[in-house]
Amino acid sequence: MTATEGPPATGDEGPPDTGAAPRDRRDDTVAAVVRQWRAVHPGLDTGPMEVIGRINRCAALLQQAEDAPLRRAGLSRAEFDLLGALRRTGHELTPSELARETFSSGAAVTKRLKQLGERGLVERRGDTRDRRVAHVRLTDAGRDTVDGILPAQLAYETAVLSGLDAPERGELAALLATLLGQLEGRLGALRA
Amino acid sequence: MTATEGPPATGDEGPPDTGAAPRDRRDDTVAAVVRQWRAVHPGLDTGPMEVIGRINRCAALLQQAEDAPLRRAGLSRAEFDLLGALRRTGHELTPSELARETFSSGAAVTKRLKQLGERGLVERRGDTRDRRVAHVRLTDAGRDTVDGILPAQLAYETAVLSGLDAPERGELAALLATLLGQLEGRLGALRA
DNA sequence: AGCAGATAATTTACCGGTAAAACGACGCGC
DNA sequence: GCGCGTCGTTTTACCGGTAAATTATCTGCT
Repeated sequence: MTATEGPPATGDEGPPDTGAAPRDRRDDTVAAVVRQWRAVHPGLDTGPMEVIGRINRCAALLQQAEDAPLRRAGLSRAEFDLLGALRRTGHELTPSELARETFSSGAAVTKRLKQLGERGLVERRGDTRDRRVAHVRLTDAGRDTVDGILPAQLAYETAVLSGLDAPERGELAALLATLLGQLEGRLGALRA
Repeated sequence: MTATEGPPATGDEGPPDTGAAPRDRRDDTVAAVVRQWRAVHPGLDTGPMEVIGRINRCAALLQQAEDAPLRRAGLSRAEFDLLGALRRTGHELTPSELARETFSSGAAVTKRLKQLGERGLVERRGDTRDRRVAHVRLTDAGRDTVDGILPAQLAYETAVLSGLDAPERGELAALLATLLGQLEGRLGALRA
């Protein structure tokens, strides 16, 4: 993923001239970017950037972190998403359903299914009533793969969130839930 | 971006048999997914999923939303990131610096610079001392483009966050800042 | 029955990103 | 001052995603 408004500036290059504020400890890269914008455009309301920039940056870092355990198992995130959808729903899904579940296009699902099928992780059968639709299910190997990865994945996630204590995590989850509720409603409405 | 653990299940398909809980109002898609996982793997600690899944999903939706105003101006998010980095630092940057600022690979920066150069938004000059390095700066047109887009972008962001009141936004920003600080420290350490 | 339009899945063409190699240029040690 | 390791940038080959066109099938209408 790309980071909309998040850059690093590792901090130890130190060009002393530019309008770069000292960047004292305990502050993240997004804060530094926001400072830069404010210096250039003093009238700007940078409030939203502090939230959105951080969400994007966190997502980028988290995804990067989570890719490590997956690549060990020879899966991409997208492939794991697909297998995970099948695993957690517990039943067969059609390609279109998989596309909705994984928020991706039908074409992408088709490609991934082909690969996963060749690797023996999923199987497909045609619908008897409607010959347009296919039903996809996990093979035993596919199920075992997901179940094998999942604990490691969750352990990784726990470790990566360890910087927050339990109440903080809860608060964060709650705030994100309300935001997400709004976004899904709002954008879902736009889409419909 | 792909959504690691976030799927929708629009809710109104209603296969009554599956272990799909009723999904009462006021709850987001991530909550539904977490419920599915818990039903299949009752022993699982789904705490981290509630945070990470929502961050990923929010990021995906926010980025999708923010792309709209950019495409009006004929820019991709990555291109805008690049121009933005030049604009907010206020001075020339080398391709490697741009890569760091935008969290992307040097190769990607090279490609984007070529395109943006052809469109007259950036200019390059070679370093006089070290003929390996190039210095990239915004043209007047490039600066105007960024300054023209930015207000609309921020307005969009404000609108999109309007579901949260000011104190909530502040709290969210603060929590994300601590998390981000941890992540950047931790992963930066792993990288080094 | 038979056709018009919708729908599920796939195919095609292309675009942007990355990893790895290539290229040119620097600078240090001897 | 000559070579060797390194660095900044670009090039190459390829991979995965999407949008739009395509194929096959179903549904409803008359």
